[in-house]
Order: sequence, then structure tokens, then C-alpha cells
Amino acid sequence: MSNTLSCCRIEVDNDLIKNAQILLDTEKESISTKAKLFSLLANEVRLRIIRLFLSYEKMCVCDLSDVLEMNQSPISQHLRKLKDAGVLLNERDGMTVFYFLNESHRKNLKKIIEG
Amino acid sequence: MSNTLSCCRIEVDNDLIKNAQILLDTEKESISTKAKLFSLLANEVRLRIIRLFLSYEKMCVCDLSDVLEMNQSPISQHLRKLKDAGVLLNERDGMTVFYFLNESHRKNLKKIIEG
DNA sequence: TAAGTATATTAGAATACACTAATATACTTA
DNA sequence: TAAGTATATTAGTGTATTCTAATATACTTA
Repeated sequence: MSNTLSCCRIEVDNDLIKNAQILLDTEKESISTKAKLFSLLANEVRLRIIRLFLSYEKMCVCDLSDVLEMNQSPISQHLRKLKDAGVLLNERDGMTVFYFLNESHRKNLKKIIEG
Repeated sequence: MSNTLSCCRIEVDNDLIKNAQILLDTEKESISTKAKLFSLLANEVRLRIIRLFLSYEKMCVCDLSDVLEMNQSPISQHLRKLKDAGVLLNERDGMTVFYFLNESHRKNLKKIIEG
């Protein structure tokens, strides 16, 4: 429906429409990236996890499982998503895997989540 | 699984776990509210719509339909969600319904979305 | 090396989401 | 009042999400 107006109103502001499209197109990548971040933050469990890492340096899967009172499996699954998105990093110490914030995201996450 | 630890590690930091739970409990409402806002922003169409209203004062359903090159129905459905959440307001002028930002949300939305 | 522990992965079920297509509603104007 | 326009709503479909349950993997220690 590229060139079809969705209604027949006379006083269409074609400039508005064109400019608005240009605006969105300019920020296309940025908007898409942000939507992906927001969809991570849209889940309460993940939001809690990220909130924790804003205050606590590192936690293992067990810690999170205990704090959030959830089974280990869904915790691991959420951590995977956060890690895949680059929000969290992890490191293994023996049997324990510690997760922590990717520091390059801290400032932005604080801005978005806090306050 | 309230009182059951999820693993048998000896060096559990029970204070950490208790404090983390208190932290989350303190911010419970706030986190829940934010997750709901993020789930609105997690959809690209809605994120684009909100981005538009940060720059354009008001637009009608038709405008948005034309700018986003989408049918009127899904646009209306997204607008409904945004309105239900209090992010947008609307007003009717004859046949046309104009939507616009609820100004009490502008600052926060700018902070979250921009930059 | 065998048994045990922490974490990861997978399949499957229940639910939520976002579109299309059809229809309803609200308003305008001939 | 009838016909037309803008918007809203609804049912239905395909897809995505998030959990549970089961199992796999990686590491430790007796």
C-alpha cells in the first residue's frame, strides 16, 4: 500500500507525512535496536535480574534462582537471552557460572530503568 | 519453593539473597509498572508511533496509517493500547480523531527513547 | 573412575501477541 | 434521510513467549 492514502480526506498534509517518514527512516536502525532492548526489559523476571545487577556486581544462577524463587531452568533461559543480547556476560568458576553486567550497557540501562 | 535453596552450595551468601529480595520487594510496584511500559515500547510499530508524537504534536489515525504504511485496523489497535496505558490521549474533531502525547509522560518517554 | 552438583538445553503445553478480514459505530453532507 | 468517510471493534489465524519436565553437559571430589 505504498502510494495509496488510507483515507480520502482533502486536507492531507503531504509534507507532514513525507517528513514523518523521513524522520522514522533516519532513525530506523536505532528504533529497531531499541525495540529489541525493550522486549528484553518487558519481561518482569528479566527486568528484576537486570535491576539486581545494577546493585550487585555478580551473581550465579543459583543465587538468582533463590532470590527470584524460581526454578533454575527458566532463570538459565532468561540469562541466555540477556547474554545473547550482550547485556550480560558470564564467567565460570569451577561448577559455578557467574553472570554480571556488560559495563558498556550500565549507563544506558540505569537511565532507562532507574528513576 | 519459598524456603528451598535451589542448590546445595556451602558458601551461600544468605545476606545477599535476603537483601536482594528486599531490594526487589521495595521496588516491586515500580518494576511491574516499568515492565508494562517496556512491553508497549517493545513493539516496533508502537515505538514508531511514540517517536512520532515526540516530534509532531498531533496526528490522526489516517496520518499514522499513511506514514507507517499500514492498514487502519492495526493502527487503531495499537493506539488503543497506548491510550489505555495513558501514554496517549485523543480528541475528536468531526470525523477525525486526533491522538497526542499525554504530556505527563513526555519527559520520561524522551529519557527512555531518545539518545 | 564413579557419583554428585551446577548449569544448559530441549520438547511440549499454555498463553499472549499482532495481523487480516469483516463489520460496527460516529459523524458529515448531499 | 441516505450515502459516504473515518475510526473502532471483533473473530480468527499464525507466530512468539514463557513456563515445566526431562535430559544433557561440565565440572568436582570421593
